[in-house]
Parts: sequence; C-alpha cells; structure tokens
Amino acid sequence: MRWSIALIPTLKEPPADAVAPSHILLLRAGMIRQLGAGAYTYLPLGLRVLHKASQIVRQEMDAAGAIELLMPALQPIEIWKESGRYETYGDLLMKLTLSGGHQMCLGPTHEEVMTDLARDLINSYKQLPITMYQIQTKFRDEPRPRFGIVRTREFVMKDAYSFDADVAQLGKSYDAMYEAYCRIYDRCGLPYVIVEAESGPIGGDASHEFMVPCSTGEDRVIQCTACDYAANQERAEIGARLALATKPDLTAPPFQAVDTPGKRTIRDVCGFLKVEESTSGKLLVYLGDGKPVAVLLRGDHEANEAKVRRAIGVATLVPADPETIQKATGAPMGFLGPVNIKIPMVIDRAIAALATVVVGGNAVDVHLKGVVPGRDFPLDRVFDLRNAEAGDPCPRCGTTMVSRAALEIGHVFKLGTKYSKAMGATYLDEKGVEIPIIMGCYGIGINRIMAAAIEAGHDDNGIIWPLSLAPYQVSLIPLQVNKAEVMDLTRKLEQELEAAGVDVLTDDRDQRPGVKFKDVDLIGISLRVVIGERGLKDGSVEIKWRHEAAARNLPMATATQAILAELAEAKATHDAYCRERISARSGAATS
RNA sequence: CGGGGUGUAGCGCAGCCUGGUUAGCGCGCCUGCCUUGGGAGCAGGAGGUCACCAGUUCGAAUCUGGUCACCCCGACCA
Repeated sequence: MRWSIALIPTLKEPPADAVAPSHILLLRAGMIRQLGAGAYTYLPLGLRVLHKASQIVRQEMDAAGAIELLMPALQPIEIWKESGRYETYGDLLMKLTLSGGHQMCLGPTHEEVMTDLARDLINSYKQLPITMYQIQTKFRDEPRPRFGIVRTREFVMKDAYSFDADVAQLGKSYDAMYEAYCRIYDRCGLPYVIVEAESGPIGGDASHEFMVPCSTGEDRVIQCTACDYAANQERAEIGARLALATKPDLTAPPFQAVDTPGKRTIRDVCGFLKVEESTSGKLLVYLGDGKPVAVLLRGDHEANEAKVRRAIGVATLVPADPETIQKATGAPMGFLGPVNIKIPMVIDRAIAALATVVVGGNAVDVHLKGVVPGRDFPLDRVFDLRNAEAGDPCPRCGTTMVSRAALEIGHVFKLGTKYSKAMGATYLDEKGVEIPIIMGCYGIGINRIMAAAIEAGHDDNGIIWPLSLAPYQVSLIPLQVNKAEVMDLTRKLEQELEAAGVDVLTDDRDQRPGVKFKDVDLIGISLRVVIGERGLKDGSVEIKWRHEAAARNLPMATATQAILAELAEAKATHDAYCRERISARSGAATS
C-alpha cells in the first residue's frame, strides 16, 4: 500500500475528548473516528488491525475444533422471553419495534439464538460434543460508553458455545477453549493475566477471565506476589491472617454508650470519636431471599455480596430498605451494631479479629465504644465476607496480594443447563433418556484486543504494535521521492517484499523526513526501512524496529533477503515464546 | 440515573464576565518560492448556520429559558 493513496489522517495534537492512551493514539494514528458515543468508524488502518486479530482468533478456534457459523444480530424478542433474560438483562438489551409492531432486539450476545439452533439440530448424544463460534458485531445499550473503543455500544465479539453430554465432557470443551484463548493472547503478544471470576450456578472453577493490566482497566485484579493465585475482586478470597487474637479479652472494661448526634457515616463517627476507621465496625442489613440478615464488617471494608450470599446460603441478596432496617434493628441506618441484634448475623473475619471495636448502638444518635467481639456479641458465624484489597493475604499461600486495574479481553464460562432447560434443548442418551444439553460460552472482545495491545504497547511517539497485529509489518520510507535512484530501489523492495507475502506500507509522500518518521512511529509499524540518498552513496538502506532504539544499515543489494530474514527471526523468536508457554501450561491443570 | 464539565473551521484553543466594525490565534489544508535524516521558513489563500430552538434588545457567539450532543466521576456492566 502506498501512503499517497491510503486514507491515514494522522493528528499532531491529541483530541480533547480522549483520555485513555489507546483512545488518544487510535485517533491520532488515523485508525478510528468517532460517530457518536460508543460508536466508531474503523478507518482502513484500524480495520486491518481488527482483521489481523480476528484472523488469529479464527485460526485458533478452528485448531481447537470449534466450527464457525454466523448468526443474525437481529433477534426476535420471543427467545429472550423464553430464556427469562428479557427481564434480567434489562435496559442493556437494545430493543426495537419494526413496522406492524413486531418487537425485536439487537443481540448483545447469542446464547438464546444458539440454544434455539441446538434444540433444532441436536437430538442425539452421538452429535456431542460440539463447539460453534462466530465473529460478529454485538449491540449493548451501555449506560456509559467509555475510553474510546474499550466500552462501546457496538463492538465485534467472537462468541463460542459448547454443547456437551455431561459435566466431564464440558470440562474438556472448556479446557480446549481455555487453551485456545491462551494461544490467541500469546500470539497477540498481550501481557495477560488469567483470573478466577464469579461463576454463577456451577460454582468452583467454572469461569475465568483474561485480563490485561493497564491504567484504564475497568476491573480490579487481585494477585498473589508469590504464587500464581489471581482473581477478580468480585471473586478473590482472602487468606486467614496468622496468629491473630482468637480469644476475647474478658478482662477488658465493659463497653460504654456515647452520644454521636447526627454521625451516621463511618468517617463522621470515627472522626468525632477520634478512632481509626479500621477499628470501627459497620452493620449492613440485606434481604436474603426476602428475610432480613445482618452483615458485620470492619468500617473501612466493603461487603462482597457474592460471598455473603454463599455464606448464608441464599439465592438472592439485596440491600434492605430503610423501613425494613428500622423494623429489624430498632434503629435507623447509621446507628446499627451487633450488640443484642435480633436478626441473624454473619461476621467478617477481619472484625472478629479485633480486640475492641466502635459500633452502632441500635438507637438513634448512639454508638458503643470498647465493644469486645466474642464477649459482647457472639462469634459463631464468622466468614470471609469482604472484597479483597491490596495487602490482604493470599488464600493459597498467605503471601501479600496486590491489586491492579485491568481490562477484560476474554471470558470463558461454564453455563450448565440454564438455557437448555429454559428453552428445551435436549438430547437422547444411549438409553433413550431425554437430557438437557450442558453448555459453555466463551467470549473475546476483538476491539479490546486492539485497545489492550496499545494500552500495553506505546511510547511518547505513538503505538508499538506487536508484529502479529501491526496493520503493516514493514514501512518503506523513501526520503527523496523525486530522485529516481531512491524510488527505483523503493519500488524494487516493495515489489519483492509483497511478493514474499509481507504487508508493506510505502510512504511515497513528498514530505520532509521528520514528518514521515513521526507519522510512521505514531501508527506503530513494526519494521521501518529508510531509503535515502545518504545511504545509497555507500550502498546501504537503514532498518529499525519500532520497539528498539537503534537503527542498523543493510547492504542495498541484498536488502530484501535481509529484511525477510529479520522478519523471519522475529517471528521465530515469538513462535518459540508461544511454544514455551504452551509447554509450561501443559504441566499445570487448567480447570 | 446522580454529580461535574464542554459545545466557536478538520484538530487544539481565545473571545462570553462588561452585548456594538468584517469572530480571532496555532496546527492542518490549497498556491507559489525555498528547504529536505526527526512534525522547517516566507508570501498569498480557502474554510464558520459561534450545537439547536425560543426569548430579551435598536443590535446576541456574548444576557435569559429550554432542548440536544459529547467528555469526566459515581451507580450499572449475563
């Protein structure tokens, strides 16, 4: 491709609206243009990256035995009512009414369509297992699109669905996808972390997320600094602290009630009483399956509702309304405490470990000082109930964990029979018994691969694409476009490299060298080849990798071969890296 | 949905408070000269319903009211 006929509208100045590095650089590099909130045009250069990512995903899906199909984005609303997600998916679903009043929606994901297809086409255990996938545009009515192409209302997703006869078969399908995902992200050169995620009905190891740590990430990953434990904050467990006081100090003076007029928040109370928030307690009231239940946490901690739900064994958990709280505890929000509480209470380990705490007095404008856990209220139901934070101990090895912002680029999930049961997708086993098919679903945000690659790979001058994703692998920069010798050599290199299957971008614009260098750095082409009069005098051209600082000279006579050798070596090095990762994984169990 | 901010040329901004020539500046774009290894210089030029609607006024980019859009923080995110 020649720059002069390409459409690459680079910008010198960063657009004011952009905040995230990937957003700024994609705009500046002329790869995307915004149409509206969460809706972007992919300009030719950006589209090439998207295609390269798609192609890697497609190859690895195929290699893992998944088969590609294409489902409609336009879906009848009825199947969403059938699965029950018309209600639960809520406003995120983009609904539209066609002429004649027919209700449809634009698919945010395709479990319903897939299950509908499966109940039609799969009847026998002999057809299982099978995994199908598509690469397609999804639509979600995001309340707040953000960070350029990171969170949009319209995005390209690879979604795969596995169908299995039993849980063991599902495990194999799941592992195959998990491994394929690792290969995909390895090939894309992304520094990803695999974390345990909230897994819903199947529980256990039923869900993993693939995350790329970066400042604009919308999720938080909790990671052990010693072992390989990693989980998203929703899911992360907290190891027990060693040698913490386990017996209450019965000799401590009795607690005393203090007036705390109008002090409702932890910050207000602690500031008023001049105590640390980490020695205070807060009592939250939830409705677990409709019944009030109290949750006691340290004042500076956050409740993890999934952990609470598991601890008390309920299916639904919602914060109680003020009237319910008043009725259940006798006090309004802001003055609740564990002493003489009348409703069932679960207690987080961190507060159970304190010697004394400040808590609400279950009466208006009253708090209690010097309350001793285990003496003044029972410690019979102590669990891990809070969100993990940086500094907490690892649940596996006890080492301190760190917390990092990360961008989710993929998710694998064991669905079980949620959709097959709701929609009647069953098969007949060997004995002729009708059994719901067991499903799994597996998503990859293609646009996010692109965003994550930039978040993880850029410098002051612009994007640094991994070779596998770069819109062009090689740029040819003739410095004197009016000089025949320069252009003759450029054309020769261009022709020979393209004939060898290399993606080449030739900057044939009559621009000053500085402009060309800045532009080609900005758009992040991996290998730069400069053809200039200066070099031609001693028979050489210059090459420079985008990610390296130094340039090197090559003899012009054998330049094509040398450039191909450079590319081949880079590819071989990366392939070796991918193979190493594969063999490292083959030892470790995945799920 | 709550809070905050911004809408003036393709991009970045000034002007608005205190209404009054033809709405400016930098980058980019066009023409010419000159220059040519890290976003050169000079000269000339094109490009604007000042987001939209309504109002106040002799007169509105500027004041008032409304609407819309976009960005940020939060809530939300199978």
